[in-house]
Amino acid sequence: MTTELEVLSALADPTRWALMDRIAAGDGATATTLADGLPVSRQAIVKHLGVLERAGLVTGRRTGREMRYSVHVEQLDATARWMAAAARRWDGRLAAIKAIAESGEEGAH
Amino acid sequence: MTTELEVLSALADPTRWALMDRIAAGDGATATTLADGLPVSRQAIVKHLGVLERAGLVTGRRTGREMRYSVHVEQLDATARWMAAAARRWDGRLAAIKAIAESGEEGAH
DNA sequence: TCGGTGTGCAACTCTGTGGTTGCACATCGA
DNA sequence: TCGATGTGCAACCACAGAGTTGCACACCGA
Repeated sequence: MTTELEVLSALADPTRWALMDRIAAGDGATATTLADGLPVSRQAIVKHLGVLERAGLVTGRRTGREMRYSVHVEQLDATARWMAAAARRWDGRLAAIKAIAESGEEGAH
Repeated sequence: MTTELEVLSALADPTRWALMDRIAAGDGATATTLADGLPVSRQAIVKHLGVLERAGLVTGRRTGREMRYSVHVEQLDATARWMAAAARRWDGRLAAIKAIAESGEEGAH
């Protein structure tokens, strides 16, 4: 399984978000298609797609000589839920700490 | 406002997750406290805390000569919601594309 | 068959960043 | 007051990664 940190670091790049947005807009885009419209070379796009694919955010299947990509929404959603779970966990702990602190200073001021 | 990509790149590092986890566990940790228990120097911790603070994931307030940190859960939760929203948006678009494709190939095979 | 088009691989540059060490300064406590 | 302790700043190193160019190969169509 691809680790969550791999997904996060894959998402920490504006070019890759632009790529995923364009892929989601018209499914089946190729590296060459994506290259014109973005201010970087095709090879840069290919590298970005590789990162996204390793993170499980995008899958590419080839048809003839072309490599068509499509987004994998579940991976993005799963990572979002993972982060939200961490937030809830920490929030609970902080609430507990706060409660202890307040019970400890009862009538203190 | 701190941009979402800044938050994501801040989160794309295992050491920083360890830091946030420890800070959330016992609120009010300092850089020196956090340094022993992790296999990096205090200065590395300080840099990481700087990244986390710029991303709005952590806030530091000084008491005397110490700098105590606490996690800012809302930022993590907000970014998680932002990602989930993107996932829903793209999922909707993909569903629409699929619907068009299927209506177009009615009786095609 | 043969030219055009899309992929893929490799080498190279350059910047960002995680990590280090060293040192100066501020603050707390005995 | 003076040593001990915690911060902060700066210089430096090493590596990852975003970007480029060049070239070889595969495939489609006329």
